[in-house]
Amino acid sequence: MSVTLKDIARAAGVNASTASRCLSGFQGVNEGTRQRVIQVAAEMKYRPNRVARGLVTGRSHTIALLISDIRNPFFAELARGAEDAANAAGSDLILCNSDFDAGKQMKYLRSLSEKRVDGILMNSVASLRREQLKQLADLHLPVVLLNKPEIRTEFSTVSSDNFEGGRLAGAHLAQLGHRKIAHITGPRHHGNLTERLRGFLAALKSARLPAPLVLHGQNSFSGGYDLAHIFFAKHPEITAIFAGNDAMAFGVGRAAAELNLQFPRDMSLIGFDDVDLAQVVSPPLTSIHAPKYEIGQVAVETLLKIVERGGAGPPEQRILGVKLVVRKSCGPPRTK
Amino acid sequence: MSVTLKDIARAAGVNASTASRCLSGFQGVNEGTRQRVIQVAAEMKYRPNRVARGLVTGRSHTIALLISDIRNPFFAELARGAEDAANAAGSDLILCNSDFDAGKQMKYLRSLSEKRVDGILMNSVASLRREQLKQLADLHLPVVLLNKPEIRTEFSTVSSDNFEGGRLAGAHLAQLGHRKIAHITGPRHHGNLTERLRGFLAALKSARLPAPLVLHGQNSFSGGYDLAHIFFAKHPEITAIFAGNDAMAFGVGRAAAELNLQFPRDMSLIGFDDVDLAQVVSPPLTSIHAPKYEIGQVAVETLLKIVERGGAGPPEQRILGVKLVVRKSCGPPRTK
DNA sequence: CTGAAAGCGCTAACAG
DNA sequence: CTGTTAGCGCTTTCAG
Repeated sequence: MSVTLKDIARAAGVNASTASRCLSGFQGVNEGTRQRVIQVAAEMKYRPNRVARGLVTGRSHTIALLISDIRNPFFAELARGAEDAANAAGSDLILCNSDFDAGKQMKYLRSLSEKRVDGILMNSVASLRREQLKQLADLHLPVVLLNKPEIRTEFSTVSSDNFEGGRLAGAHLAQLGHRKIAHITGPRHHGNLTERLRGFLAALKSARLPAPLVLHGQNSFSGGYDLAHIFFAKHPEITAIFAGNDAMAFGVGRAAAELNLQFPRDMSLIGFDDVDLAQVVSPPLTSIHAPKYEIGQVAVETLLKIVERGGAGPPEQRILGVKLVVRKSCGPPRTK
Repeated sequence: MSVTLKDIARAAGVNASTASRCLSGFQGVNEGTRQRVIQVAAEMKYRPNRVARGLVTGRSHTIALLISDIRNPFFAELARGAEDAANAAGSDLILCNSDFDAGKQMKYLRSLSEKRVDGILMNSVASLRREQLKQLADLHLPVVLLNKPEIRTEFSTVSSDNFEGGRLAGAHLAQLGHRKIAHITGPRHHGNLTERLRGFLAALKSARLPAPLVLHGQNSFSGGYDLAHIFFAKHPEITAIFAGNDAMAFGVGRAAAELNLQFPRDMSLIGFDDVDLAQVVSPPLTSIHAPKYEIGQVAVETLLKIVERGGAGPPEQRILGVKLVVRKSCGPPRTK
């Protein structure tokens, strides 16, 4: 088939192991033979077989990113950060979409572990039950979580400061003078979203405002759209909305447009994540900026560090800062 | 380390090769021993080492997707289709972002081939020079291109019907009564975009309209934004714009908003790709729907087929249909 | 139907 | 500094 190490060793008149030394590491090798071997390898278009190497070294230099859906711009951005960091460290990134389906997730996990990936980045642990969490631990794979699960785990995590983000959103709305506020968010027990809600509640409380109306649904465009429609009808008193993420906010925007409601004239809207599109829609969406790219980046760095030290060591919790990005979708409450 | 085939063979009282047969294929094996081996494997939490298997079978059951940037929603959607298809076929997908950088691309290609991926899906071949194309062929890796390069190649391709899409856009604008039309697009020699342009020109010609104003720039949001600004200033006579892709169209939209121009009152705008956001922006963008998900899906199916037959066989060209999606950004030309 | 043997392509002691 | 010897964990003839 293709040319192997042995072939080039023979051609260069050395033993396979010497050839290996010349091409891989920088061990004590005679500079002359080294040059020769390298040249021969180039001439013969030698392509080292990494899987053979992996078999003996036990490292595949491949990590996996297991997320719910890459089409979610949040994850696309995160994935890019992860891929860049992986690439910089000489690793490849396997992409897996779980759709939050625990079964699919476990299937991926098993398959990835059989492929001996060096480690796994995953977000969708939220849906895992205790027993599955145990199975995950049984895989003995370095894992970094991309969100803080509600259940306490022994995994390292990298996430944005969701609590602070929620707080910022609440404070902003409060400062603009809103009192009747709604928060639409995803399913309960979604780690990130619950934190956002908690921060939000804290902010309203410290501003001595009444508790907001909280609605749970799908944390997606259509989820936001649906929730908006039902509550526009039922709660006309509301003057401001904090959406659990930008996708939901866009859904609200769409529903509002259908009702001829305008932001910020008729209502204020603030999102979370600060996805690219937030600046493109009109009016540009005020949002809490989450460091998506950096989460991906830091997560693989953390993961690779764990891999280096053989999976040992205490889990590390990294929380990356968020900030409020004021655009055009929020204003003072409508007068009537 | 972890439990190996040999371990479970010993525990089940058979030879490793028999154990292998029981667990992998469906060779002629005694049903009794088979059950036993499988059970022992389960009890001992045996996780077959796929890289060892790969070393002997020569298949890694891993393919790579090499695109310019996963943050581009077009590719995110395509990637999802690819991942779903790969997963369904029992393969994993490695994600690589090249940023259209030919050097980065070749580096990935080399690295992927050393990892013995089964094949590669790539879009960014546009920027490859002849010599690099040859290097790519030298890798002897099954490749499926996600766009039709201008240079004739021996690779299989899967792409949307760009010519027809351009034609549909042109016909739509012509039918609405526009005569002074502009087309803003990406760099010359970008396979997909040139096809769109060609189809567009053909449509205008067959409607006996004058040739449009064609502007080249970056095929991105900011590219569209920049081009729009320069031509709003220089060509006030234009009443309709066909953007080479939705991202550029959004850029145009943003520039227009800054000038207080409204679609479709002051100008008509049509995009290409029909990205998710097209329905979210306001007004919702009329666009040519490209089957992004399907391209990814069909591409891996094609790739896997090539892999099956050992890389032999003639290249296959698949062109997937597009359609016009009329929304709210186009109307008749302004009267004055 | 199952065992023995050989080897995929590479690295890693261990001598020399 | 370099060759020899063993495997990594699995599949695959080839006998039996």
